[in-house]
Amino acid sequence: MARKQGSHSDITGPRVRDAALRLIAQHGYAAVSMRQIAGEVGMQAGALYNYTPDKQTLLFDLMKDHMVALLAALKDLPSRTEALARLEDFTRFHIRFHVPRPDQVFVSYMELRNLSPENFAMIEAMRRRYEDALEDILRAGEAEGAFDMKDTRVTAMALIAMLTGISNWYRADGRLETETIETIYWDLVRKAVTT
Amino acid sequence: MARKQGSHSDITGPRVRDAALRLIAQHGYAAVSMRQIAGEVGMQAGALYNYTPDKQTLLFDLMKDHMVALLAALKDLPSRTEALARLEDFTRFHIRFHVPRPDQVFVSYMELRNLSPENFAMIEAMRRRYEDALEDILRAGEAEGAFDMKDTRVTAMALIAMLTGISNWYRADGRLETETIETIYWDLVRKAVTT
DNA sequence: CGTTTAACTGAACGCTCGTTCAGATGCAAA
DNA sequence: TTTGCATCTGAACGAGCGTTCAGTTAAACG
Repeated sequence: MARKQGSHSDITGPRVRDAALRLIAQHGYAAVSMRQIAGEVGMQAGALYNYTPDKQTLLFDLMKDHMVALLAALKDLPSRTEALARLEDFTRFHIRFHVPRPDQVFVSYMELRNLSPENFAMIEAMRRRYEDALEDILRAGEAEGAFDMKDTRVTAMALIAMLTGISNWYRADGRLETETIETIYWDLVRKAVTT
Repeated sequence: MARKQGSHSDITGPRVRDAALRLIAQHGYAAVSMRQIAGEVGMQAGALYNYTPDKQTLLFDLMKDHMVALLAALKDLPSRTEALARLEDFTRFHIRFHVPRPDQVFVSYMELRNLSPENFAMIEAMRRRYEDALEDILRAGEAEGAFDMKDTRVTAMALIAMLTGISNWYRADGRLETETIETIYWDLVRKAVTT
């Protein structure tokens, strides 16, 4: 029964990754079996190995793609000059990027433990670059005299944790629009760091 | 070889829970086997069932005890009258309680998915009580005219996420003392919500 | 000192796991 | 129409899983 109509590698590959992402976000990497993922796509477990060398690499690729997309999108942000404007851009960008991707956020922040040491190091390095981008803005604001905080590094971590925490309570059918959430959080961020 | 010297239920019970907590925090609930936990304590897997009816209950008890201890400690906070003072007490309390318990924080925030529906509901209800305590303070501050924010519920969630995020980067042998961390975060919290 | 019993061992239960692979299948090229 | 090959099936591999339980051990009790 192999090679049904319209069942090609170009289509099955993404379907495998989508199913893996959703299942891992829901139940966790260790709790999801290759058979479950295959079943979600409508195939046998063995066929998954046409699309990934092993389960670990499947997880790593999901997390890597998320981080690559995040850093690429960040790079495309129009870089304004004033630190306050840059911070607002960063804040709104973070929310706009993460809110529509709850599964990626879940996996990227909860499955770090299940990465092999080498894979963990690569993901961690990308996360670090993202954190550094925020810290740069905070330092620039301090130099301008527009911002004032006790510790730029810790403040960067604090702000990212606050923003990413949205995924803990946000529901697409909830009472708040993304735009409203941006306004609420930008208000908090701005007040927290400005002089 | 059963019943070695000094090996009684009063001692083994806590050792089982300590081992389970550390291992689950490190590798995740689904990735840790009963045999691993038993091995850490120096016994066979079957003997664990003298101390827990099953693996799920072991996880639930770890999370329940953490939340019970958190809510009990919160209750013992001397309740001052001014909202600003209450918010400072809450902020410093949260940090002081969570920083020395990184494993409990990890487990309580990452293993919610692995709780049975009934157990999840119980933990979630306790978390809700904690969040409500903070929201009460924010509302009181608004009524006083001392605080100003767009949405008290969302702000409460944002602040808790920010504070709990400390566990993502804090290391006991790092450059910062708990007292210093309290100062940094209280500065952020206060500025974010005051008028 | 003999008996009881809490605490534990070690083996077993049925099941699921990640992964491999020979063989089946059907589209595309020749 | 025949051939080649990408794709998938279905079975199998050894290993480990949570849990149960009859039997062993040694501390505590009468």
